[in-house]
Amino acid sequence: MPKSPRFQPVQPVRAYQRIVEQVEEALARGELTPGQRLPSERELVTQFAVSRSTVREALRVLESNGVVRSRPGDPNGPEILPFSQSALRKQVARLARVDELTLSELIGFRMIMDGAAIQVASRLRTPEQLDELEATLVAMRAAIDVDFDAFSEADLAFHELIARISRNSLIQTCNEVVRGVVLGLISDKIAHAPNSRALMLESLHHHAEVVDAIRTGNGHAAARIARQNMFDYYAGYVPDTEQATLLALIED
Amino acid sequence: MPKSPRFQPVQPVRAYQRIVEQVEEALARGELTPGQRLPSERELVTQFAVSRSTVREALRVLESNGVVRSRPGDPNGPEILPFSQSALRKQVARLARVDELTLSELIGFRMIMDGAAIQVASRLRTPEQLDELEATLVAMRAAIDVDFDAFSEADLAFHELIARISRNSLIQTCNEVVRGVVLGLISDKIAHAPNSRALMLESLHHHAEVVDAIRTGNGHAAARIARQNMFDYYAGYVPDTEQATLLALIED
DNA sequence: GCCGCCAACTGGTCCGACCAGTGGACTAGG
DNA sequence: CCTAGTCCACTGGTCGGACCAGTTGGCGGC
Repeated sequence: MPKSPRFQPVQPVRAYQRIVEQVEEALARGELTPGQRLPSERELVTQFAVSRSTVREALRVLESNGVVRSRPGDPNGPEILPFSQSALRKQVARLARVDELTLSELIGFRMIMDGAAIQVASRLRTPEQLDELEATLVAMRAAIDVDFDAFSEADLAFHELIARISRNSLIQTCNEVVRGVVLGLISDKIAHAPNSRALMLESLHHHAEVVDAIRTGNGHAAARIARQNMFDYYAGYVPDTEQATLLALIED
Repeated sequence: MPKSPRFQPVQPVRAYQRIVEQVEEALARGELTPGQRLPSERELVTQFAVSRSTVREALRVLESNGVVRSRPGDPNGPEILPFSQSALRKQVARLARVDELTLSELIGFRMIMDGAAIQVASRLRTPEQLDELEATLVAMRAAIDVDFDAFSEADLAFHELIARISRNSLIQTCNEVVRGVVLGLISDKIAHAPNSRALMLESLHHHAEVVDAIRTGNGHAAARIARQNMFDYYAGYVPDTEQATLLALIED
């Protein structure tokens, strides 16, 4: 039976889109690498044989996607940027903002991702990396005496290290993105909580437990502790009705 | 100790960015909802008191972010779109294209996400949802006799159902996005594999095992089977050196 | 040799114009 | 009265030219 040809719905392709595609393809083929410069807008006008408005619309799209950055007056032209999470984060943030995403979903996601990363890390970690983990604990302890932002940063370093040990940068990226969105939603409440310092100390304690479990190679326990930790840390901000779903993630 | 004020690096804000922000804020406040229309470009020119070029650059950014869609000649103006994964997928795809992301990382991510979703689903599923899962298995079996695309679609329906049962749309979105990227990378190879049909049958068998484990409420086993299934399905396309990392995800 | 000025760019914004296409109103026909 | 066809006001897409503020690198004065 010959397959009937699947016709694609034809939609007019705008000129600026073609420019965007050409640039992205050049990037995909490696002809453009981060740090390189694009020709100036007026030069692109002649190369693409379109008007400057069209070139600029294409550049705006590339810019909003985090591909390039234009600076006024820069004689070198727009710069090709290395990949950044910012665009990805923006998309997830919008997902959360449209309320298609609840806080409990975000936290549940982090419980899963972080737990899995810790489980893998406890298997793959080298002795040196274990030392690094211990060092981040010390840094977290010191940061508590500064302020919440400092602690938050130290906590981020811990999770980044975990993700790096687990050798999966996608986990790392997703964790950071979701973490950023969650903090954007409730960091104010946490920072101004009356027992802010106590919360940080408790969080530190949990992190130390996780490192202990990683040291003994008990990935299962480490993951469980990590999930429990995250639940305790955020549960107060999650409606009771949704807490049950999160609790389902801890038991195993 | 008074906190020293943290000055933000001041950077010029472009006019079109202000427009984008205003629209996104209106969206966040619920003043704009999907399906509604924006005023026409020329009307926006007067409302924002900028030139049409500026308005258009803002619209291009919004359009590339999947927020609105402009159609030539439409007297109703640009349309506010419901959220779509396409923009999110584009970002992840770019992440993969820049080769910051290897196939094994993508697959490892899916093993984690899908395993976790199945584990939660086995705890939260209702009898009706179990019936639905059985139904998707039947659909998958039927799709095998059509072609790989049909099977792929049925498989997608299965994972969508799992994610829905697990009550976390972020898992669902991430799964679909990453799944789409992975398929974009190797679907050709799979579809044209000589033993394509055998692969599909084996995959179906694994899915049935997962459903069995879900029926008995053994979430742990279900997750393990699911991860093993995904590993078997994709391992052939992953370099040997990276397979070890993936295997670490299966054992527990 | 160093330092400060200047001119040739850059990108950001504005204006006015033309085109092909859309869709609603309006009209001719039933 | 309702339907079907026409038409036109208006849409977005693209173009070209213009001005401005800012950056940069080289040139000239010290």
